[in-house]
Amino acid sequence: MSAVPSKVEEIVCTLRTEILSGQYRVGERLPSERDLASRFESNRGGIREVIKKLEQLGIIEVTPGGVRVRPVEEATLEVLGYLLELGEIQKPDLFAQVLDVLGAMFSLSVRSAIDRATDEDISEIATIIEGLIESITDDSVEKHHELWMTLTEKMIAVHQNLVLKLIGNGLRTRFMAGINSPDFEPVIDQEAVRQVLNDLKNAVEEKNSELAGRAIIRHFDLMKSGLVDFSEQSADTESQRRTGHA
Amino acid sequence: MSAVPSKVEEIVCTLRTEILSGQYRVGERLPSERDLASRFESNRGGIREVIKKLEQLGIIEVTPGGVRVRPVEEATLEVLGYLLELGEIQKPDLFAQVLDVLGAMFSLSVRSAIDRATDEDISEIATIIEGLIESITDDSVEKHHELWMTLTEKMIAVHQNLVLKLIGNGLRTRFMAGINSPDFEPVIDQEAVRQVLNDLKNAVEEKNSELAGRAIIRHFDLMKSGLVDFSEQSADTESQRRTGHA
DNA sequence: AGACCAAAGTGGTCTGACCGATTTGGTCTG
DNA sequence: CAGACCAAATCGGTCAGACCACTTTGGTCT
Repeated sequence: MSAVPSKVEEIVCTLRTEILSGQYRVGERLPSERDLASRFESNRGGIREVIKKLEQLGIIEVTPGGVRVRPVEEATLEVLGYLLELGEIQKPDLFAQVLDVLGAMFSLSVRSAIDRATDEDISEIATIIEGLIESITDDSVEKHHELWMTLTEKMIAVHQNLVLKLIGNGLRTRFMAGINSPDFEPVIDQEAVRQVLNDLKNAVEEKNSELAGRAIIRHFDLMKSGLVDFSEQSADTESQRRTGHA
Repeated sequence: MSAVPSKVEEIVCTLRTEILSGQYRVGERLPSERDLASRFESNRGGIREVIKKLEQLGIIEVTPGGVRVRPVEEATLEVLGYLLELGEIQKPDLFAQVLDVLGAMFSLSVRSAIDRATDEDISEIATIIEGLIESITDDSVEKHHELWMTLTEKMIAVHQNLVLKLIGNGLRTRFMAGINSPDFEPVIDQEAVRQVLNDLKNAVEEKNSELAGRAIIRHFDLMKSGLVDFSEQSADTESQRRTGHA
């Protein structure tokens, strides 16, 4: 991706945000190509390129007669990242839903990897998990996330499930970008996480895919419970902001 | 979607198939916009619209200097359906991978639904599962699939997990189209399927989400084992075709 | 209220132009 | 013969304008 977004990309971003934030109702027509060209001081050809990208995302439907907005539930997985980026106006509980799905995905991933792993693979995976445990001790969030990415890539290299990879493309990168933001600090019981990771490591070394899968689920459940606490905190903070208190 | 595909859509389909079937190597440049316009007897503006759609799919990267092919592993989930449609040239074991992921998704879906369902929801879900069991007795594949769609929609209506919905958009519709094709006849132990569905129904009625989740996994494992048998059969058939035998 | 119809407006497709960035191929040098 | 250099060719990005078939809109009539 080029460093400087093209004019078409900038317009894509603006319209996508407008659509996903609900500025247009489902079924409503977007302004015409000529109107959009005028608004963005662009040309009809460029606007048509923009519309093709939004159509491919699944959030609009193009027909002679006009371009209409489709329900976000019928879009592609790619819109998820953009929804998450909308921050405060995101759908209720979207993060929790992402965590549920991530947990199921990782659980399947670790089970598939263990079922196909060589002893060398097992050793490598266990080493990465040890690093995760250490990063809790070192209180290094950045390293923790880095190692989750490494673990993800290692497991995919072992089981080579393309479907998991493709779902991960639309899920993990945007989501990890979200949880890496400085505003996101869920309250998580670090000791419980350490215990779960230890259980995961043991299950991996014993080549027990069922136990490993369960440990992953427990891990994501912990993140979810921390998210609930975090949402309540941020809801409080938001309420304070509205009443003008620090 | 209009009944008659536009010229742009036809070109999108042709180039997407060429790219996904490996006609271009990763990193290789596509023919230029002007060359493609000439090949398809079209115009550069239309070709640029085509390229924007392929870019949004994640299978090409557009920069000044040329359009290059990206690895399919880095694409969006949407390409999965097109890969499945490629039939014989599909990636080895792709169907099995889809089934693994579908199983995990459905398992999470049924667990999430049970955890949030009212008694009325539970009753409706159980009724749908009873219909699934009956469709095995009636040997009605079409009704069976129809009811799976109904069950899917009902569970989504209950748990309202947007992420599952979006993944399902890119996974289920194309996949179901695939398994509805007359060429696809996996050998499945119908009695075992009936038993699993019965267990699922009981788990639903008892509001036991763990058991229900396991029943779903067992169901998809059965489909997977049937797929393996089917792949071996179709591999044999393919071998016979190549040697010129009926 | 419903039918009808002309006008206006929509997207689909096309031609041609210009510009900045990248690639290509030839030439020269060590 | 490899590497550097550079001009030409080619690439994608953006633009203006035209024409056509289809859809929407608004006025008129019954």
